[in-house]
Amino acid sequence: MSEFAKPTLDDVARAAGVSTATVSRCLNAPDLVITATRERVMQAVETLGYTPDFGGRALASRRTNTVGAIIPTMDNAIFARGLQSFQQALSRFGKTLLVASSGYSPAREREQIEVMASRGVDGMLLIGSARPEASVEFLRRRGIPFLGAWNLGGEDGYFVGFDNRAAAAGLTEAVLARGHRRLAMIAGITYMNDRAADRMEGVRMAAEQAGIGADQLPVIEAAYTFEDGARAFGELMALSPRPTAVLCGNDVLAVGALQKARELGLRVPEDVSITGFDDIDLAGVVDPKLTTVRVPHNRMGEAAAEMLIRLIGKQPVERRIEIPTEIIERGTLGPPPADPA
Amino acid sequence: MSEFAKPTLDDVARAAGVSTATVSRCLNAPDLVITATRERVMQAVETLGYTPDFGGRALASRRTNTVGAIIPTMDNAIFARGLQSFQQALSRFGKTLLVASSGYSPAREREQIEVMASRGVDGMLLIGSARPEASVEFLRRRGIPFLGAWNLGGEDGYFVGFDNRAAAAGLTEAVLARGHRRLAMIAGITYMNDRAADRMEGVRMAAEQAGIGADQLPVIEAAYTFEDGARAFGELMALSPRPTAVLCGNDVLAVGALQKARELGLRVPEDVSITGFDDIDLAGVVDPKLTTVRVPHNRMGEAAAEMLIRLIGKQPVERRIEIPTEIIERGTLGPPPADPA
DNA sequence: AAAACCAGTGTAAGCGCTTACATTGGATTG
DNA sequence: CAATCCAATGTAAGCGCTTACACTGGTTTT
Repeated sequence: MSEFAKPTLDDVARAAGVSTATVSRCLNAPDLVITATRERVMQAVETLGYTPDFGGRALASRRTNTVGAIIPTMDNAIFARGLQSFQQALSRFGKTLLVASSGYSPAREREQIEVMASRGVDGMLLIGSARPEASVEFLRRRGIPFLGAWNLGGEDGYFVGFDNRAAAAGLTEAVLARGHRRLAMIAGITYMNDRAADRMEGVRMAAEQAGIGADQLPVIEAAYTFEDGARAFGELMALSPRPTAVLCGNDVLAVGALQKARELGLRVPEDVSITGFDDIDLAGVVDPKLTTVRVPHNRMGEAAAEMLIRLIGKQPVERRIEIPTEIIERGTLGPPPADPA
Repeated sequence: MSEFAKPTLDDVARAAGVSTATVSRCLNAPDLVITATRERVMQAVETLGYTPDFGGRALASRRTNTVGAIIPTMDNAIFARGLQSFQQALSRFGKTLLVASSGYSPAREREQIEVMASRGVDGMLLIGSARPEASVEFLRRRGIPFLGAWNLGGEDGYFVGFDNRAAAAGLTEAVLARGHRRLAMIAGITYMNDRAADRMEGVRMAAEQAGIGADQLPVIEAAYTFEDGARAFGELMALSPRPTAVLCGNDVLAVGALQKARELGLRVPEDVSITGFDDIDLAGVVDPKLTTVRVPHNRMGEAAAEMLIRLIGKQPVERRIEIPTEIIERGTLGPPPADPA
């Protein structure tokens, strides 16, 4: 072995005076090797500065100890936070995280699924359950375990997430309890996004329950920026009669709405109430603070990691793990104005 | 090949009636193969649903097309945003991103460097330049190309980032230009964090230039949370004479300070001016909006990806790429109070 | 027209590791 | 004490791919 060549298993075996099989066992199943031998081998590993070659190992063992995650974008606090916890938990299990983003596009997600698959990931984290059947079928055929996170999915598959519908319904009930009757919603884009769709449905359900039909509940779908939220809010405020409470599909939209309200000279919550969803940092920083739903993204990331590890290890797993959410009432929710405009 | 066995190069070769070498070439260097043959091969690839095995490929080619990034945490908008762009750019080059986090700990970073190395990453993205020499030495020995991002580093190595010092100095000058003389700073933790250290130094330099010595410039180091920023701000406001402008090492600290100011009944900017750094979303959402330094994290992520790709390809590369920053003056900076308390 | 060249393809030798199976020799059993 | 067992280790066959080198037959050069 030249000075710069990376040492191989063979080098270690020779140095320790054992076979390569024994060295391999020392590294992968130490109990199979008697202590004296193991120490000798480990000593050799140490002095040579040996680290196993990934390619060789992957090829021979058909495992990569790599897990893939495909999220819409890291540029969104909720995914970034969840992913951070996911990665940390994974690393405790000796797994490494491969990250890709779909930009909310099912086609791009599909591509990335194939990339991950061809990289031999042991398992995969996806977001939600809304995706073409073909993508799911592909993973099944390949025998790659995967789970959906951030919501609770449908009939089959594994999930760890929140009951977005119930949480949205709960928040809506809190709004109704303040006496609001003229609600409106700024939803996230619901196409191929079950989180956004569920939240919308939750709001609708709770409204219906209170005798407010879908026709009396204006809903605008808006993309994921302050500007989109602001624009949608502007449109809603132009309605007549004007809604007294605007439920937003996430905090970003809500903050956009809040800014627009200020711009329009509307006081929050005196003239109009606004709610968000997610409880990202932003929610506690705006003035007044956002009434929202707290979603423990980091706990979810951890739970997802544990579930995936079990799935990979073919250990028994619950089909779905629900992470509880919590309604956080803060400044942007108040009673409706006595004399609405 | 049984129905469920994954097809191999051999299967494709047989189906197309060519050798494995030709199939391999079709996939890796298509120009070497005549069109007719290539089409036949691609057809076989298609019908068999072949995807190359990662382990085999990595073992044979000694390349993984994988790039590692070790950042302090994704749970920080600036890194999340940078990483998102980095990943997207990488994926355009057919590289996949392996992510790990160090939690701002050099020891943990070192561990992760070894994990990445043993996974055979083709190159690596690290943050900044402040790290034990041993970590750098390790990468050198292994021949793994790497670069530091988010700052411009020291004597050697490759960097793509910002001149944190100059930007901080520039912002300080803007504050001084408003007439402030009693400055204070809430810096990030500077230990093993060159970004924080540079920003602090920039403020000190500009102050010195204006005849304000280090002894007249109180500095508190605070960790990365609103609370830490708020606490530090509280301490600074208890000083006498009270500073009229507080420069913060990042926007998160600045927002914490802003909240504390409100709590203390101090008006911003009438009673005290506050500045941030980074221009994250938060900065434009608080009231008043934060005067800060805009740092185009996404451009940086892209530039970093391009640089790393060149480094991996052994193409000529500039040693350092500086991404320009921009001072954004908004509501939290005003002239000092006429009659400071 | 022989020589030289070259584009297109095939042959086959590994890359570094894991693991099924074989071997060994001491401990246990009948 | 022979037969059996078993823990510890070795042997060696791949895992699926890339690539240096060899080969072939047409095209260009001299």
